[in-house]
Amino acid sequence: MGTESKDALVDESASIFLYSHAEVDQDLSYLTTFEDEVTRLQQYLPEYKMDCFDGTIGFETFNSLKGFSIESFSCAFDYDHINFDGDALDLYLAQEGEETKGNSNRLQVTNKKVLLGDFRTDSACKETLGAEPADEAPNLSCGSCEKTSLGNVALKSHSPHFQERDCHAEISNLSSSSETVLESARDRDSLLLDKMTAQDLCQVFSRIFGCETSVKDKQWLKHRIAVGLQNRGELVDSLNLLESGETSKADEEKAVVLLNAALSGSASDLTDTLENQLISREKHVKRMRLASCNSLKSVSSPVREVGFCSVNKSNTADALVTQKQTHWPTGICTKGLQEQNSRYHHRKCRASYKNARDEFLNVKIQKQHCQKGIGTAQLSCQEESLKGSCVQVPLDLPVQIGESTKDNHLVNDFDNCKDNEVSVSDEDFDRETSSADSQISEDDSVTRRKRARKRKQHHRRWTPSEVMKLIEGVSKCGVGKWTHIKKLLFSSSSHRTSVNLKDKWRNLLKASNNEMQKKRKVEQGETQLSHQLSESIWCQVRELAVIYSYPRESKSKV
DNA sequence: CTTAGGG
DNA sequence: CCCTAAG
Repeated sequence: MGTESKDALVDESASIFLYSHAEVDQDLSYLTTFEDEVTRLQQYLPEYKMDCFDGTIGFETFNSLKGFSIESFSCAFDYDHINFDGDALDLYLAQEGEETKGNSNRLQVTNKKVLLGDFRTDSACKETLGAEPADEAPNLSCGSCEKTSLGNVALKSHSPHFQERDCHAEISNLSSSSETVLESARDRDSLLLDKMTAQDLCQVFSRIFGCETSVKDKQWLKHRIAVGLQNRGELVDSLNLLESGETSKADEEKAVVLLNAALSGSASDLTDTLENQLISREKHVKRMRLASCNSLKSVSSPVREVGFCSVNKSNTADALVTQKQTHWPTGICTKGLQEQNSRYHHRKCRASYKNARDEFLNVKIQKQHCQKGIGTAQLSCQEESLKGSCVQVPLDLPVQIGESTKDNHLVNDFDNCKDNEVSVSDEDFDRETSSADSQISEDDSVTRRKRARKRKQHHRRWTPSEVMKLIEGVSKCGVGKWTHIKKLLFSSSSHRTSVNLKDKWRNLLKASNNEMQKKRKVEQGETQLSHQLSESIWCQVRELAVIYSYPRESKSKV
């Protein structure tokens, strides 16, 4: 794997960030904002529908064998499990004039960094990337600290070799991004920061991120800082004020001084300082910025966004949540965000908004929009849902797209919108009827509810990859630890509950037994009975069944 | 809430 | 997949 993969990596992902997994594990600061993540990743895989949902980001992938499926991940841990169809990738890269060298059968996504190559494990990754074994892969660790809370993240040193590339990568990311609102903001910041010397930038950098950097590259620093600042809406605005002012030397210096002074304080002081000292500008600019941020973020729900952060146990998550709260001062959104369990989170949000009747109506209206528009179903669904408040409902949308084998995205989206519409509206209706209109008999309510549920949860076929994940989960956590498995491997699939996992495992056991008997019976006959799952899977199931004898059923057979 | 187990 | 009982 050594040199060949390395070469491939260097060549193919020259404009892509590299990141060591060890760092990812320790430092959750990579949990950046969703729009960043999605936008960035989307660039590399434009042909994949990409979205974030339920606290995760997912890709809709197409595989000639599997059809459409959602590959998703919720944290660095899961990144390793993202598989992409090699052919599709090769094709894409070929279109981009890239040589894949046959190594792109696997795409690994880590911390906004897409690696092409055949990397499977952390160690393999490090090894492939040629990191010094004694070191924590210093030249792989690049940036991303800017999104974290102040102070507690150490920025590692960077090899000059990668700095340049990284810088270009980030900048190209910016320029080619489809989302222009934040990008233009960054550009403006860049202009300001451009006026600063490398030394200044270093200083500012260390102030912002609480760690020194050995990087002297102005571009790199500039961008890092700009992105870091961008995360603080207020500050960015302030910076914009600076930038928009006269560009005399004096002003530039003043800006630097102010910036430095400001950055030496706490985050809030920072904002205050800048706000107080900077030349004030029309406030509507700020509002417009916020408004446009809102519309931008409608691509990815803020709920998801923060949920993403909260998936992992981390201080930075809290920090990010706090940070987001300033942008999204919605109690509903932030209420359950500190929950690590995404399921809890989900439910809490649900419960919260259920209490607000207005929001229910809101949802209802949104969903009607979904139903009406075909081409724009998905879009309107997501956008509308964010106008009033952070309603959780749309989170399910992209998830449900996943396991379908239909070929048409729009149809999928539309169907899902409809599905949601039905379920939500019914729930809504239930509530209204049961609480407000007490005359309706309980029977009616019950039947209605039942009917709603029936329509809501149509059968979802388990994909082979899901089965494999389940097996992996069982082998890791053991039988009966369904919630653990759910959290670990199915956190992104909101439609697979722990109960579902349990049921599926039960079915797998049955199936494996059947498979075994069939095999014993006819050794020479139809060996290929439309195996959805390969023999190895059944072997694994049996092994695990032996290890963790499942209640009763497995005891009798195995 | 989570799990086991029956339907 | 749903439901329920038991912890």
